[in-house]
Amino acid sequence: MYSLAEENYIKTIFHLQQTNNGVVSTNAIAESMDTKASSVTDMVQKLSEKKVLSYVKYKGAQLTEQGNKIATRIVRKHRLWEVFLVDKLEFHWDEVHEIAEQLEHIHSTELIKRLDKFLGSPAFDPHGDPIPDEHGNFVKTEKKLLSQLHKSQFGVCVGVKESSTEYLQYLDKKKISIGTKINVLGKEFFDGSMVIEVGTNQFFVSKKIADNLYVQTV
Amino acid sequence: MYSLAEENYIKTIFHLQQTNNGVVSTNAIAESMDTKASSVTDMVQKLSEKKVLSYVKYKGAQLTEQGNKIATRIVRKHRLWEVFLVDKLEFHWDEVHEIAEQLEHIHSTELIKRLDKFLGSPAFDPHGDPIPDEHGNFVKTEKKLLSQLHKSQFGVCVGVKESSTEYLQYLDKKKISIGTKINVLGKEFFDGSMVIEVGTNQFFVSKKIADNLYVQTV
DNA sequence: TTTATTTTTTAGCCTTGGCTAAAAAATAAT
DNA sequence: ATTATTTTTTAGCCAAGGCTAAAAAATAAA
Repeated sequence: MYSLAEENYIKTIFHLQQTNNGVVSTNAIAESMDTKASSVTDMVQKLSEKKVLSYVKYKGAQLTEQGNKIATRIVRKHRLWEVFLVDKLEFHWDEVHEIAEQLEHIHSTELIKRLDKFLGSPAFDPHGDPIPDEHGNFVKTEKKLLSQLHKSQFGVCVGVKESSTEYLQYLDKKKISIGTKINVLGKEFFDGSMVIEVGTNQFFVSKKIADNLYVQTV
Repeated sequence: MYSLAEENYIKTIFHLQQTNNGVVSTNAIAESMDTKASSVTDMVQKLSEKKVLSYVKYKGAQLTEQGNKIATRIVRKHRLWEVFLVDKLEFHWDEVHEIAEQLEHIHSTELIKRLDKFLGSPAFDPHGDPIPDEHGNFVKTEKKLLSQLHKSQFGVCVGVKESSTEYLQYLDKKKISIGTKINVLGKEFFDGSMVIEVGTNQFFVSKKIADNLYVQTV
């Protein structure tokens, strides 16, 4: 069993590995966790002894197989709880992170098994991030512009590129906000315009509109 | 904000006060928490400085108004989560304590407000214990024998007095187990026999049967 | 290739919460 | 009213995690 502090380090290193792919520096960890590099060194050495990660002095840390397993379990819990909070308790997508940050440390495999079933085994959390399955497998997602999607692909809105009032009002009118799933039903090669589906609504968007919306895709 | 350790002390002292009513000894706390009396003395002195409880050396501790408020909030969370685990995740009543013990420390008033609503603002947890409302008020319950109830009272099964195989098999057949709600529809003065309702089932029980079943009542 | 600069580690200290052993109070027994 | 026993507290120590300041590597610059 790992302590709260250990779990948080493992989780942070896991996430930093996704982008910085490979080895993670103590400084990067310290910045991400809002702590001091010296504290990180201590913990990383401890986790190295526990075989959760491999660590070379002055080089950086990298999760082992075991470390990755622990990390994905925590991520799975975090994202399942986020689904619960949004789908069942009707929280808004942007209010759930802090609470899920606490819930992710509840220890009980049976609980997660049942929670998953109760939620209908969702594949994505409310932010469009994939939920690892019980074996730790999950699809890789990428952040793209809506305009980069092809016909019959889908993405989950994660942000805007340019945020003029007019554009945000347009999105509001079309009921597009962070977490909204968008299906691309068709795409016109000539001008890059698209027909998309939002909820049960289907409508046309110009390339200019699709060029300013970031979506998370599988 | 109180630490995990502090919350556990407050909760334990609260529960010990219910029975030992009034002042609680450091030894009693130590035994209940499976720790040493010397550790309890330290913590109790710390909580006394924080005005969570009043403490007189060699005498014992007693929660203040503030301490009681903190305690009932934790109890409320614990019992709401138990309802969630049993009603929604289909855990059995006796599997939920350990998990609820963790969940009760999640900090978010909004979460509890919404969880309560989601569960339909239950008044009792799966063990028949009352759930404090958002102001900390809750009905006092008492453990009685089923035979002590009167007509149109109800109780929640919390245990048996004598546990012969025959008796347990009888209860099993009648679908009575810990957590089962029992309504007393009628009571015969002559022999103490009763007509009770279990789920949608109504049937007759002799005094001998009613004399061996413990129920929690309001 | 030295010298600067940045990054990382080490050393030493702090707080929380726990433990043991010894001292002190309270309670029980003679 | 003493003595014995139990309960409670104090004193001193330990591990986990964190921090600061100084030392040591690594990297960049001259």
